[in-house]
Amino acid sequence: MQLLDDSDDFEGVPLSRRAMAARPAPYLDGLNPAQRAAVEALDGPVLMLAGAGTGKTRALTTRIAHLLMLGKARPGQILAVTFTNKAAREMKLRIARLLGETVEGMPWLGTFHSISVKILRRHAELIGHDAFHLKPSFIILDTDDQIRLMKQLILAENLDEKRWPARQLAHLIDGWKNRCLSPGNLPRGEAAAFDGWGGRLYAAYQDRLLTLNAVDFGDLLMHCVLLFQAHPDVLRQWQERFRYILVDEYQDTNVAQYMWLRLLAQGHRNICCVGDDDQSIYGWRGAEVGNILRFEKDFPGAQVIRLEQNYRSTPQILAAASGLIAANQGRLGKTLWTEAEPGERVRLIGHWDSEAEARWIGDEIEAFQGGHRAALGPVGLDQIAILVRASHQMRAFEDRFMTIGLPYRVIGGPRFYERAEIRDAMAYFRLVVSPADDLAFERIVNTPKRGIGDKALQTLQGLARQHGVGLLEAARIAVEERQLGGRSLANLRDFVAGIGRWHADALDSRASHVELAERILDDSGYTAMWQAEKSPDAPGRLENLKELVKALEEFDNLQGFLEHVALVMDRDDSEAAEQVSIMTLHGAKGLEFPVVFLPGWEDGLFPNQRAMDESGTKGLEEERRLAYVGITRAERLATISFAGNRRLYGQWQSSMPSRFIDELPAEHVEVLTPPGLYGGGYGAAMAFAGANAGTEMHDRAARADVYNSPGWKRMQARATERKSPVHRTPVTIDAEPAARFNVGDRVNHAKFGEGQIMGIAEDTLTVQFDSAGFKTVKAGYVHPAADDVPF
DNA sequence: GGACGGTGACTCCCA
DNA sequence: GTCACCGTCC
Repeated sequence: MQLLDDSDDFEGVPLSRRAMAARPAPYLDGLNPAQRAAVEALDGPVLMLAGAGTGKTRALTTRIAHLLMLGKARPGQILAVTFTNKAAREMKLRIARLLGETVEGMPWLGTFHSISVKILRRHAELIGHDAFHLKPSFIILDTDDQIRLMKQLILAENLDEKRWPARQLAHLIDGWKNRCLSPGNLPRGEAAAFDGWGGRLYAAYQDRLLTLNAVDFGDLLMHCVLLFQAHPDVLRQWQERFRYILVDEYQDTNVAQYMWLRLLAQGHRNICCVGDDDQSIYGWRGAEVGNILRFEKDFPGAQVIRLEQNYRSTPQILAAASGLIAANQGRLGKTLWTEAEPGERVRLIGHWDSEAEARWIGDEIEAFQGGHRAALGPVGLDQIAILVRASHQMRAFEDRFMTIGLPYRVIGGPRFYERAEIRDAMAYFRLVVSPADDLAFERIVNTPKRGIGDKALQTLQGLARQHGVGLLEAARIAVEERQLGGRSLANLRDFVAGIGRWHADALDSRASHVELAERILDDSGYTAMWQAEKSPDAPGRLENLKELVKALEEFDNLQGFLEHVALVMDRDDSEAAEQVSIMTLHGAKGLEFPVVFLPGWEDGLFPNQRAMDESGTKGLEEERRLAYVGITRAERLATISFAGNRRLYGQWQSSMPSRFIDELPAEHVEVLTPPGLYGGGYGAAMAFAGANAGTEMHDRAARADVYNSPGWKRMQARATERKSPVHRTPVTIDAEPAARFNVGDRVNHAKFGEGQIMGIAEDTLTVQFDSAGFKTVKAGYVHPAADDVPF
C-alpha cells in the first residue's frame, strides 16, 4: 500500500531552525505560566488538566513545536492522537503556523482510528487465525455495512430479526470492542447476552469480516491492541518509533484506547495526556472518565499541570458553571479564573411550554438585532447558539424561526457520507477498485433497478459458495451459464461488463480518475435514476453527487479516495453565513459563542431520564457535566430556560425545572420574569389563553406544579432578596379544586393499584404504577392514594 | 416493482 | 405526533 513508506520520518525541521532553540523561542511568548510549564515538561508522564477555554490546543501544539525545535524528536517520531478529524486538522494547522512554515511530515498526528489503520496495514497478516488473516488492503466497514452484515448472520441462524434486532447486536459488539473483548476473551456471562446468542454471533461476525478482508471501526483499535499483546517484537518497534506521545481529550478515551496508549507508552513513558474530567460526556459511547481520574496511579511520578486561566467567558458565567459542577463527586478539581470584566449574570427564565420558550428566544434574538442590548454591543446571528439536550427540541425553534424569518442552521444531522446517494456511489467505486467487495456488490447490483431481486441474489450467492468466489465473479458465471431470466440476465451482463471495464480503467494510471468516476455514475445508470426521480430531494442528491466527484480531485486515485472517506470524511459545516446555530450540547463541545441559549432545563429532559435510569448516579453526573459544557460555551451571555409543558410522543406532559437549576449559585444568576405568567404582559397572556383552550385542567395542574417546585420558589426568593430590577411580584396561582391531581401525586386505581402521576393531559393521566407499570388512565378512575402527602 | 399501511422508536453519535 | 423501516398487496 501507499502507506508503507517511512520517508516521512526523515523530513525533519531544518537544522538551522533547530539551532534557533538556543535563543529565546518566539513561539513561547505570551503563554501563561501554567501553559509554559505544560509546554516545557517534555519528558515523563504529564497530565495536562485543561479547563474549558484555557488554551489547551495552544499548549498542546506549542509543545509539539517545542519538541521539534529542540530537536528532541523528528516529526515522524511524535505520536499525537485526537478523536476527531477536525481536531487533527486544527492541530496541524496551528503547528504549521507556530513554526512559520508547512510542517512536512507529522505523519502520526491523527485520530486514533486513522493511526490504527496505518499500523494495521503494516501487520495485517498477523491479524486473524490459521484459516484466515487480513490482507494489507483490507476495507473498513461503516455502521451501515456492519448492520447489514449482522442482519445476514442473524437470519442465517434462523432467528427472528424482530426479536433479535441487528442494531442491538451491533451496539453490543461495539461495546465489547470498546473494551477490547474479542470473541476469544469474552467473559462467559457477557457471551450469554442477546438471549444467549451474543458470543456466537460475535464470533461468526468476526469470521465473516475476515473472509471479506474487512474490519469495522471498533476492530481498528482492538486489533491493534491484540496485535501488540501477541507480538512483543512488533510492539517494541512502535514503542521505539514513537518517542513522544500526546493525547487530546483524554477524558473521552475508552478501554481499548487506554490499553493502546499504555502499551505504546510503556517504555519511555513520554506521554502527555490533555483533558478535562469535567467535560467527559461520552460515557454512553464507551468513554471511561476513570482513565483520566486514574492517570497518576497508572503513571507513577506523573506531573499534573492545571490550566485554569480562562480566556473565553466572563467571571459570572464561569462562576455559575463552577458552582454547578461542584455537585459532582470524584473530580480532579480545578478553579477556573479570568481577568475579564464581570459581565452579566447567567439568566434564567421559565416558560409556559416549549413553544413559548422558542417564541421568547426568537424575540430575544430579534431584540439583539435591533441593538436593544447596548451592553453587549452588536451581536451577529452567527455569534448566537441554541444548545439543546435532545434533537427533537430543535423542532420548536425551527418552526418558530421559520415563521419569523430568522436565518438559522442546524448543525449535526446526517453526515455527508452517510447519505444514501453518497453511499451508493461509494459502493460503485469500491466494487470497481476491489471486485471482491461483496457488500458493495449487494448494495448496488440492483440500484438502479436491474431486476435483480432477492431470488436472483440468492442464486448468485449459491454460485459464489459453490465456486468459492465473490459475488461479482458469481454474477459473471451466472451470465455465462444463463442461470437467470432474460431481462435480468441482460441487465446483469451489462453490469458485470461495466464493472470489468471500469476496473481496467482504474488500473490505468494515465487516465483521470475523476472522469472515470463520472463515467461510472453515468454509464451505470445511477445518475439517470436520480434524474428520473421526481421527489423534491432528488436535485439535492444530484448536487451531492457532483460534490463527491469534485472532492475526488484532491486525490491521486479512487483507492486513495476510498481510504480517505472511510475515516476522514467530515460533515460539511462550511457555510459561514449570518445564521443562528442550533445544535445539541454534545455537538457543541469544543465550540464557543458570545451568546448562548440553553433551553429545556427540565427534569427528565435534562438531566435526561433515561441516562439516570440506565446509569444512575454516574448518568446524572455525566448529565451535569453536559450542563457544565453547555454553560462554558458562552463567552458573554448565557440564558437558561425551561418550559412547564412539553409535547412528548404527541402528548402534552408537564415537567419540573431541572434540578441543575437549583444547583446554580444564586449570586450569579438573574431570574427573569416570564411575561404573561407574572404581573401582566398581555401579549403573552393571549398566547396563554390560546394554549389554554380545551386543556384547562391540564394547564392548571402544570402551572401549580412548575411554580410550586422547590427550585423555582428558591429562585424567586433569591430574586426578591436581591431586588433584581426585572423582578415583579409573582401572581400566585393556586390549584383550584377542579384540578384534583398534580404530577407527582400518589393515586390509587381499582385495577392497577397504587402509582405516581407522571403526566397530565386533559382528563387523562399518565401513571407509573408500582406493580402494573406505566399506564395512561382516565382521571375519573383513580383516587388520591390514602397516604398521599401533598408535596 | 411500487404504493400503501402497520409498527416501533424517540438522549447524545466520534471514527 | 412523526419518521423510518418493513411487509403486504396488487
